[in-house]
Amino acid sequence: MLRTHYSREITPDDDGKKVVIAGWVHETRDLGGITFLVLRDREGLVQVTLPKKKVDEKLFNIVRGISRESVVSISGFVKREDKAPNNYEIIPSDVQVLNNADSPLPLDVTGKVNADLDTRLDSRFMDIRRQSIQAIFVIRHHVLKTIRTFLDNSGFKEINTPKIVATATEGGTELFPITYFEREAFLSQSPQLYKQIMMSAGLDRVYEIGPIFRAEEHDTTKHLNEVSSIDIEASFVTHEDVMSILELLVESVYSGVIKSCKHELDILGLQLRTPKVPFKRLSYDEAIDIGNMEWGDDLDTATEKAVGEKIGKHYFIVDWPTETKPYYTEPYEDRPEICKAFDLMHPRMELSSGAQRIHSHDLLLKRIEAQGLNPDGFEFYLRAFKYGMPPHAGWGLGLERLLMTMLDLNNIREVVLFPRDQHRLSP
RNA sequence: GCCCGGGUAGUGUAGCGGCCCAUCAUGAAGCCCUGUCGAGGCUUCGACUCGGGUUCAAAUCCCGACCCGGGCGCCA
Repeated sequence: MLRTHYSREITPDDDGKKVVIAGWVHETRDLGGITFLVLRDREGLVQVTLPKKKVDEKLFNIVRGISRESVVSISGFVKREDKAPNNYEIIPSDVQVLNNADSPLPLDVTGKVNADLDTRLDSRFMDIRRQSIQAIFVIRHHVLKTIRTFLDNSGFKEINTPKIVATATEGGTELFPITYFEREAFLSQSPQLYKQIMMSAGLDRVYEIGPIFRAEEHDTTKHLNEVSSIDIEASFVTHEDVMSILELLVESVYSGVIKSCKHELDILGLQLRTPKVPFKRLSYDEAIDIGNMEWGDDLDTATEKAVGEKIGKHYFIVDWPTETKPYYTEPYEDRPEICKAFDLMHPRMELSSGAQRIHSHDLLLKRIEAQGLNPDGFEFYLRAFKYGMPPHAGWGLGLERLLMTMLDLNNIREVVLFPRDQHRLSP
């Protein structure tokens, strides 16, 4: 057996117990007559102590010769020891070196020396060995788990839609073209059209968590060319209803992380507070007033920042000009120049946008044409509206932005294992 | 794509015309040390992104390329 216990499963009360631990050699401290080896596994650090007179000399020499970050499995006895970190240590009876690490290491795992993000991403496998980085991805896992539980409890079914598509789903953004046998195809920019088709299909409430691809040459700390989108679509509801689902979901993500990720939040030095619902609803008109902008334009960065600073917590921007939003967004009947769209904002940036969708085939067709798009490319989508499409609404939420704002990280790349941007395609 | 800033040992840095066969930390190799916990002490090793130019002299100034960071734009 290579492992019986993770580090955090051992306590001083296990004094005398035989255990097998396994992981990486975090560091060794050789004091001459006594040598300490700190082993690191996913859960934390364990001190292995080798007093020269009490352990086999062969073992003593093996341990002194192990390079940092080598992979080992160590059998030994737990010893209660006040002088040790966590008040226990392991006195080894056997040390197996399972894999030797080369030296020098591409970056420092112990946290003594900084590394640039670029250096870290080049050696991401080693970067993620650092506890503070690993904590981010453990939290990411809990966020996803919480979201799935929340949506499941709210009656949503998880679906998977194609990522290889024939046409631009929404227009607007640039797509990555790919070769599909003899034809041109694209990587999907959004599951939008497919999740709407599922409303016609009668699945009633669906969600998808998956990658979306945008071929924009943006070069910022909050954009990537491949990100994870959390998308929902629900029938027989209004945009107000899905806004409420969205704010409750954000609330539940925060409280879920606070509950399940105490250890990770400690490592990151964060004290999270669950945002209070309902979030403030700010109209588009109020937002552009704060930013001194012309009516009809999408909010620029400066306005987004100014409004964020003024409000200081999560909020919605509602009642957008119809022309700033995609063709499938439903205009207000009495004021068609504005529409039933909303953006969920964190003070730092946009997290989500959604809307009440058009469910009338004829109106949808008119809107597609009005935006200068060719309806032929949307045939497969429009068909679903001809034979019984219920009223529906939905949103898409950027997982990475939710995470980076929650964890107060300044670069979206921090929350993605292997980020894809204009310059980085590897690893 | 535009505007700034930057590229120095494996990693993070100091130096910004001669005082530099380049500073400090970390690391690696070796030695000393029985309670370390960013262990300590001593010795050694390891770098100026590339190409052109200016100058008696270039890590340092200029030009170009490549790469990185920040801001903006683009991105509903």
